[in-house]
Order: sequence, then structure tokens, then C-alpha cells
Amino acid sequence: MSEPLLVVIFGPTASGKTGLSLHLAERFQGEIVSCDSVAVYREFEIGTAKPSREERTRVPHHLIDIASPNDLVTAGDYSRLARHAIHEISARGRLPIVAGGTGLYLRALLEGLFTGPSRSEELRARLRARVEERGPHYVHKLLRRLDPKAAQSIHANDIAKVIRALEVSITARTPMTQMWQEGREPLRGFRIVRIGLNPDREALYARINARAKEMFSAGLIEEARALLERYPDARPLTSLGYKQAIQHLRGEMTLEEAIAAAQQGHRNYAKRQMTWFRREPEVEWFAGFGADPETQRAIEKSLAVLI
RNA sequence: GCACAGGUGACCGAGUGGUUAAUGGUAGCAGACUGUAAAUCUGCCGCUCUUCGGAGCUACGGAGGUUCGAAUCCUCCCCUGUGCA
Repeated sequence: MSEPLLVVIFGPTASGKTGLSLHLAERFQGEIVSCDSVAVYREFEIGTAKPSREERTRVPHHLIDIASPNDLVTAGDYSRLARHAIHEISARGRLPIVAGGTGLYLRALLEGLFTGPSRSEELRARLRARVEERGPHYVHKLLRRLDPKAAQSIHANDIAKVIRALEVSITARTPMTQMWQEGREPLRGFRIVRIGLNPDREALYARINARAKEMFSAGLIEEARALLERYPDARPLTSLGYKQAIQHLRGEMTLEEAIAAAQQGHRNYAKRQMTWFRREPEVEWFAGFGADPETQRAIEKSLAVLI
């Protein structure tokens, strides 16, 4: 009972995390720490389903709109900022509630990342060029020499991960997997309660379809057009919804096709999120949507005991 | 009604006599994930068994036929698209 409580809510897109976190924050005097790799960027509004202005005045939100579209927020950045926010909230005597769907960021926050070098754009560019010239197996062979263990666990086709492993092993002059041995630095000082939302697959997919479509009628195309003009190289422009909106703007697909592709992308994403979250330890799972009053009551009840 | 084109596994789509349960792709399901993660990648994917080596059954619009052997060739029928009437 000595350590303060930290509530962590996760689940696939459109499972109702926002609604639930809002409800719990009001009920238990909490503040919300978003865990969303796209909502951190300003001006990305419609496609990210950020909580509304009104909702954000009702309950303080953190880690939303903290970066310019031209910035690049990494899992490490997120972890540091989120930990800082959580400690501040807790120091104020309020309940920190982490809510989001970005699995890696969540893990970076809770378990920490290994202390390795951060990105090196030049090295990455060089390695990517190698892949272009010689194919993915060439760089994978390279990794086999520098870090055989990593090479074994990373598939040769997974270029992104092969490159990161090489980047680490080269710049640190130590195999990445060896650096992993030194462990990570997990978040300490909190009793962490993990709440997982796992609505029925079919119902979730229907909800995703409806929501993705609504984003388009709410002006996603226009928002994407404006963003593309001002920040043509912005990273989050490649995220779900924006990507398809831009394809439509370029004349690569009709509006209908873009909507269908966005819906499909969100459905696939939700599935990937679930396979990530299923591995999470000590999760209290709930089968309904977060916006569902019955589910909210059940979660509220199980939380009330702990507070 | 005539003339072409075509009907392939949930869908799209290759295959034009034999190592073909049938290349690909998509969807679906399962999985991986340590600083791009709304990313990137992997496996399974007709049915039934299996000592996990395999075994059996059913499949390329339908019915017959040719052949040792057909999704592939022939005949008839049904359906779809396009053109001409």
C-alpha cells in the first residue's frame, strides 16, 4: 500500500480506451498519459482520434501534441517523457492513467529499453543502400558476423530490425544481444495495474470500419492535404488513414478505395496490437468496449479495491 | 438468335495432357517485436486421420467421353461479359 498506483489501459484501436480512461480519471481524480505514437504530433487531429478539446479540459492529458510534425519522436523519447509525466502526476497526489495502443512505447515506458546507442541516420542510409544493391541476405550475413544471436532471431527479410541490430552492434562495437544482457531499466515506484480491453473481434471490426469512414467525412482528406503541403516529409504522414488519404490525393485511388484501404489497415493493425498485448504480464482482461457502461462499472469496481 | 471472350480453392488471378491440393496476390487466423512501431517481418491457410515420416478423401461451371494419366483435349448442356442482330 506504500507505493502509488499506476493504471495502464490498453487494447486495439477503437476498443474504447479514450472513453474508459476519461471515465476513470473523473472517478478517481486521475490524469491521462497517452501512449500513442501518432497523437504526440500536433496538427494530426482527425486521423488520430485524439480526445476532444472539451475532454482535455475536463481531464488533463499528457503526451499529446508535444511534437511538431517535422520532429521524430522515438520510443526512447516517449519513455522518458511519459515517466516524467507520471511522476509529476503522482507527486501532485493524483492518479496517473496511461492509455494507449502503441505496444512498443508501452513496453519502453514500463520495462525500459536497453541502454544502447540511438539512431544514426548516416549508418542507416548506408545499410539501406547495401540492401538495395546486394539484397537483404547480404546485410543479414553481415549481422551473422557481428551478432550471431541477433541474426538467429531476426528474419533476413525483416530489414528494419536487421538494420537496427547492425546499427547498434557497429556503433557500440559490441553485439546488440550482448548489450541486452545488461538489462533494461524498468519503471519503479508504482503498483502497476494493467487493464486490457478485448472486445469481440467481429464487433471491433465493425466499429473500426465505421470510425475509419467517419474520419473521411470529418475532413481527413483536407487535413492530410494541408499537412502534406506544410510538412511534406513528416513521419506520421505515413500512418493509417493519412497514408490512404494521400494516395487518394495523388490520384492513386478513388475515395471509396481509400476508405476501404484505411479500414483494412486499421483492422490489420488491431489484430497486430492484440498479439502484442496478449503477451503482457498480469493483465486483467475485459471483453467489452471501454465506452460500454457495464464494462466501465466492472473496471471501476476492480480498481476501487486497490485505491 | 449468331459471333467472339470467359467460367479455377473465401476473393482476385496464373496454369493449357503427367513430380499439381494446383504459382502469385488479397482477406482470414496464429506468431515475432529492446530508439521508424499506425512500422517491419514470419508461419498456417480444401477436408479427415497421423507414431509428424506421412496416409486417405474431395476439388478447377455440369454431365459424358478420349487417354496409362485431364483443371488442361473432344461432345453436349448451363451461366457470365462484350459485339452484331
